[in-house]
Amino acid sequence: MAFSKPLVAASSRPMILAILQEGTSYGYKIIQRVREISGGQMEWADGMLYPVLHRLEKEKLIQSQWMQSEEGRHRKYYSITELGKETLHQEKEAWISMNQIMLNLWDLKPAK
Amino acid sequence: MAFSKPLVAASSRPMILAILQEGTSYGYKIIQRVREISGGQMEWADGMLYPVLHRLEKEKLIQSQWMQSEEGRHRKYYSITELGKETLHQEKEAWISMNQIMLNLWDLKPAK
DNA sequence: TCGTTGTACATAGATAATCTATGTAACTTA
DNA sequence: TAAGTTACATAGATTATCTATGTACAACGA
Repeated sequence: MAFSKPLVAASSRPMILAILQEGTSYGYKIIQRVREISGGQMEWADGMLYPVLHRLEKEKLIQSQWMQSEEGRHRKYYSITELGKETLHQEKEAWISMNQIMLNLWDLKPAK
Repeated sequence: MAFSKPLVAASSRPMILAILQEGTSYGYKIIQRVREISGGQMEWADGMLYPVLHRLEKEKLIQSQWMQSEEGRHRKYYSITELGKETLHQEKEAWISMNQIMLNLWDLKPAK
C-alpha cells in the first residue's frame, strides 16, 4: 500500500491533532503511534513530522513544553489546545464529508 | 463546510479520474460535475482544474482531443487511459485504507 | 447593437507545503 | 567503545496549489 503524497499531507494534521487529543506526547512517540495505528502501513520520517509540529504550534493548535523525563531524557512534550480541539472537530467533519463524496462517486461507476 | 487545501488536493486527482471513468468529458463540465456530486459543497475554480488536467495528461493518465460540438463549440475532451484506470484503482484503495486509519484513530477517543 | 452573463480554455507568478538530507547529541546495550 | 536507538532541528530542493488575469465566442435581453 503506497499512500500518495497529497493523501499523506491531508491526513497529517488531523492525525497529529487526534493523537495529541489522546494525551500529551512528543515527536518520537508520535511517529511510533502513527506506525501503530496504521498497522505498519505508514512510516513518518522525523524530518517530516517536526516542521508540521512547529507549524501547528505557530497556529496555536498545539503547545509545547520542554521537560525532563524520569530516565533523564530531555523531551519536548506537545499537548492540544482548545483551538486545536475545535480545529480537529472541523477537520474530522470535512474528512467524513469528503469521504462520502468519494464513495458516492465511486459507487456510480466502481473502478474495475 | 470548509474543506482544507490539503484535503482538496488529495481528492482532486482521484475525483477527476473517477469522473472521466464515467465517460469522456471536458473542463467546464467536470467543474459542474464536481459541484453536483458534492451537493454544492465543492466549487472548483477553472484556474485550479486546468493545470491538474495538464499534469494528468503529461503523466498519461488521461488523454485529450479537441472537438467541435454540435452547437459549434470548440472543446477539449478528455478521456481516461488504461494507466489512468489502474492509477484510479490504486488511489481508491489507498483512500479507503487511509480513511479506515482515521476512523480507527477517532473512534479510540472521539473528538468532543 | 450593446452590455452582461455564461461557456470554455490557458498561464504567469505568488505562495505554501512537503520531503530528503544532514546535523547534533544523549542514552542504551552488547 | 562501538553500534543502535532515542530525540529534536533545519536548510534547500522540489513540488503543488491558488489567485489573478487574459482570450474568445455564444446567448440573451434591453
